[in-house]
Amino acid sequence: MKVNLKMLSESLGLSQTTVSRALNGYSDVAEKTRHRVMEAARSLGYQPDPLARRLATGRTDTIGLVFPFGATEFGYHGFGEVVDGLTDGLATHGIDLSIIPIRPETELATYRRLIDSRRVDALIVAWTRTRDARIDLLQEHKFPFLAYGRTMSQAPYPWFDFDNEAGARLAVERLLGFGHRRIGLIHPPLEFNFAAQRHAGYLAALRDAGINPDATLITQSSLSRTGGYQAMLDLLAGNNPPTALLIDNNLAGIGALRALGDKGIQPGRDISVIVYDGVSTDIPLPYKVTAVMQPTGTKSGRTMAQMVVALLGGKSIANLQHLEQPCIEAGGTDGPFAAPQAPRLKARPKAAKVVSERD
Amino acid sequence: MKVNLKMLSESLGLSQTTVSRALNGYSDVAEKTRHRVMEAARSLGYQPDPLARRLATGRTDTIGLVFPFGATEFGYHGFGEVVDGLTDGLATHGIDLSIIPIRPETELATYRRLIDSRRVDALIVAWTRTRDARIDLLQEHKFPFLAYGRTMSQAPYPWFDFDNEAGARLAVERLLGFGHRRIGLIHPPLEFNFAAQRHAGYLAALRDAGINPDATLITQSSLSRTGGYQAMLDLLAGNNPPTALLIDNNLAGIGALRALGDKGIQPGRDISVIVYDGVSTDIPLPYKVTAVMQPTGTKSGRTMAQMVVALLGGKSIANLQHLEQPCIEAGGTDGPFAAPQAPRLKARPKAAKVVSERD
DNA sequence: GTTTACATTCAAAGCGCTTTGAACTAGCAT
DNA sequence: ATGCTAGTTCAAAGCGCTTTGAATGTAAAC
Repeated sequence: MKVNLKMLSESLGLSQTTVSRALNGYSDVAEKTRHRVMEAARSLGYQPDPLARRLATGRTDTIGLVFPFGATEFGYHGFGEVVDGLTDGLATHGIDLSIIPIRPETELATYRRLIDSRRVDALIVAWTRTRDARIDLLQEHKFPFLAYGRTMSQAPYPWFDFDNEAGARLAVERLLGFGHRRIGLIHPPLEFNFAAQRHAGYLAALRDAGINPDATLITQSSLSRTGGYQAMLDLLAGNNPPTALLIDNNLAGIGALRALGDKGIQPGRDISVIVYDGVSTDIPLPYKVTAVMQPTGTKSGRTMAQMVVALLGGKSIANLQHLEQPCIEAGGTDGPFAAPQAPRLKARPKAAKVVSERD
Repeated sequence: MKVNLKMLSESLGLSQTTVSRALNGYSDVAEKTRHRVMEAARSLGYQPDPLARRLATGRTDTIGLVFPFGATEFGYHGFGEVVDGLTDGLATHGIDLSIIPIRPETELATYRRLIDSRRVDALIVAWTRTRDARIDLLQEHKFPFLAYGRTMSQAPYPWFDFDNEAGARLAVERLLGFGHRRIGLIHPPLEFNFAAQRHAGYLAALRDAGINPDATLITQSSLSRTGGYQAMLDLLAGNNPPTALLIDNNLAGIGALRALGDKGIQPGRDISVIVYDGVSTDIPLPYKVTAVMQPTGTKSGRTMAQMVVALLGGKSIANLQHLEQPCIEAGGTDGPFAAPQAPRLKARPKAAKVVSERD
């Protein structure tokens, strides 16, 4: 028989009030009493019923994360690690993380249901899009949430994000520094805000160097190995392929490198490649890939956990916007390009037209 | 202001009881009344508070699934699809699926917490192990659960599983039928019950054919591309490598095929390969892989959803054990082996020792 | 006209916890 | 003595729903 508060308090000869307050660390109960209560609770194996507590407090001590289980290739972006860090960070505050699987079609409906079902105290919105209906919805209903990534929306809200624009810049500037002029880009769909940011960084870096972006060097790929593979083939098929390349997603990167391998093109020798987030999680390659690196998922998850707790604690939005900086981790796949007109690639450098646009 | 049952009933001039019963489909409320109630509920936007309902009924209408987010490579086994099917199937019964992320170290503790926190009505235990402490724990506490996969445990419990032994047999018998005698196996750690089952099926099929299993042809791999890659290299490095191969996991299969590619060995020509679950989700290969196939994840998930509902409805365990049959989907990677003593592989067939053990 | 049965409706008692506002004590100053 | 304070404890009122058992009204049966 499960022991409840009533039984516990009766066995102690105390009121439910006192026992409850003792257990919850209120200061207005005598230290001696608290000890007795704690002791009794332990020996009777008392576990407060979370359902009852929730009804009484209105809090669920649960944070929700809506996740398209079937659709996404989850390995993407070390998202598992982020979840790990989140779980861990929240656990230290007695908060659970609950992942609510959805199919993409029902996404918004699920958010709506969550908002007025009081199932979770707050939500985490991952993979933000440039225009994100989910965030609009949450803001409209004043439902607490933390975005993992920003959007183009003006209205301020709490977010955790990486400086993707800076990351892409870093990569492109590095390639420029090696003398490359024809720098290609494989990017995820631009509806994903991180992709748009990196895309913008890429363009900005080129423009700052006085290079006019060449649309034939820029191609889109889904967030998958397959996508990257195909995108790479497409780029190589152009009649004036890039001498260097930034790939804005690690899964696509794996595919792209695979495509290069299949074509007998070796990164670091025949072409320069930088992959955002690196590709360390796959079958080891015979070379180390130069990567734009960010704090690990676990660390990010922990930070986000802190932020969520602060959010529930009523911290102001202005203090709940966290930007992490990326850095370059040099491998061997970029570097100076031995033969600018590489035999395989037949790169025919155009006269660079200087453009002075800046943002 | 959120409208609750009291406000709704007052606005209708009815008692809370009647309104509640009307909404919940009890037959003892007049059809006319029910209509009025429904109408009012809709127009006032009434949403019953799940927390209150839970406290009153003791049900949470939520099923839990504990998932090692960080540790596993999730793509494995189409698990995303299973979750999708589950979600979908449960949703039609008004039940939510909640995924509780853990790190492997805290697995059992999490189960314990879930058991006495009444957060979920039942749990789904995935990736069962031959001896599974989680199942022991749940049985001990009489907590409702459905296992996705069986264990070696005697005590009966509800499970959904595939006939892995039959699947492995099917594959091996097919390879035998093509004349192969040196059939290798790459299998996941045998603590996973499905791996143990497939391993057993492999051995049984060989024995039935009078072939004494050769330990040098059997190697273990983690559930990952990397693992499969390395395992394949190991097998090839042996001084009497297999002429045919069964790979018991699709991720490992991808890695293994990649290793073959890197070595210039072509499946279906230089070696015969069958991969459990196929490898269709990766970068397309220049050949179609012969696979042991099972019902799709979505379908399995839906079936499991049905089972869970039945479980909560009190259906007996004996009726909650579901076995799915696999089948072979022929690609081009197995087939008769043109050159039994393939130049590359230097297979030197031993005299087969007839063993008559059967189970 | 009384009974019986049936169809509806409802008041009230939970579910197990938190929280408010009051009450009771003891100690100390007035 | 009286009043005040600080330190503890508690009774009772929710939280918003479900469910039991009784009450009501109505029609059919006697």
